[in-house]
Amino acid sequence: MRIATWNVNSLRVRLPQVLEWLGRVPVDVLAMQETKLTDPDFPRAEFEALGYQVLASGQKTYNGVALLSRWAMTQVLTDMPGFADAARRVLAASTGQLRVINLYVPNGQAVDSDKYHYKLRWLEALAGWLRSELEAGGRLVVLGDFNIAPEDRDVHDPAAWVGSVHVSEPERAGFRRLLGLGLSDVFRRFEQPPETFSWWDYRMGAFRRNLGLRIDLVLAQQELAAACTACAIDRAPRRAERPSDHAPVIADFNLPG
DNA sequence: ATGGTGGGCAGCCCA
Repeated sequence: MRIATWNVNSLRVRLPQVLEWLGRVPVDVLAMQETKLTDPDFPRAEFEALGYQVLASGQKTYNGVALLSRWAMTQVLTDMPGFADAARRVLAASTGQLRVINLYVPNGQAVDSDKYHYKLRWLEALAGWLRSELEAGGRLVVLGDFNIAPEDRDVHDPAAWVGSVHVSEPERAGFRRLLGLGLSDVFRRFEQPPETFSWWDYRMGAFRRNLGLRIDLVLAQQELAAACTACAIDRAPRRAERPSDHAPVIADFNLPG
């Protein structure tokens, strides 16, 4: 089975590209972030026509997450238990043989800003929630836009970025805590070309110069991670006219019937 | 050089 994550940065603008991409890359499950649509405005019928079940948790202007799946989705959560947040950043569902958690982690804006401290609190709440999800057992995959580059090799110019938001030590510690719960960053289970990123700033020709970060991630519970057969970032959509600033990340799993 | 570009909704907020 194939699962993917893609920060589409406005599904209203990107819908034709997402539909075209699903035609070329027929994933079983797609987690999207930054849909920027309320649920009544979500283009449900367009995805249903491709054979997907649809879940959306959105809001006007900002944030918004959605899940597409070939299979029914149950046990749906749209918030982290015990963490009240008006921002629509979380969507969890059980589908196929998986428990899927789609995340749009706060950006953090700048180190020591209010938004940065909100990001750190958010990550702390996430660790508590994921601990309980892992204790429940089952094949857990946690994927989305983490807005954290886990290691220096996930950064085009680590020296220029040192201490900045997305790479600061408190953010990375928050991320490592998730791995410590028993999750694996499946991209790193495979040999990858160096300088493989998932996000490039719109400015300064960053994509053309490959000045990017790897911040879109697929984490899997250990047993599920062992069944991962491939993980790759598809840069093709980033080359399109009016692209998202993020590329999709695709992971394949070999699951028993 | 503290800029630049893009999305959304109305002169800024956010990424």
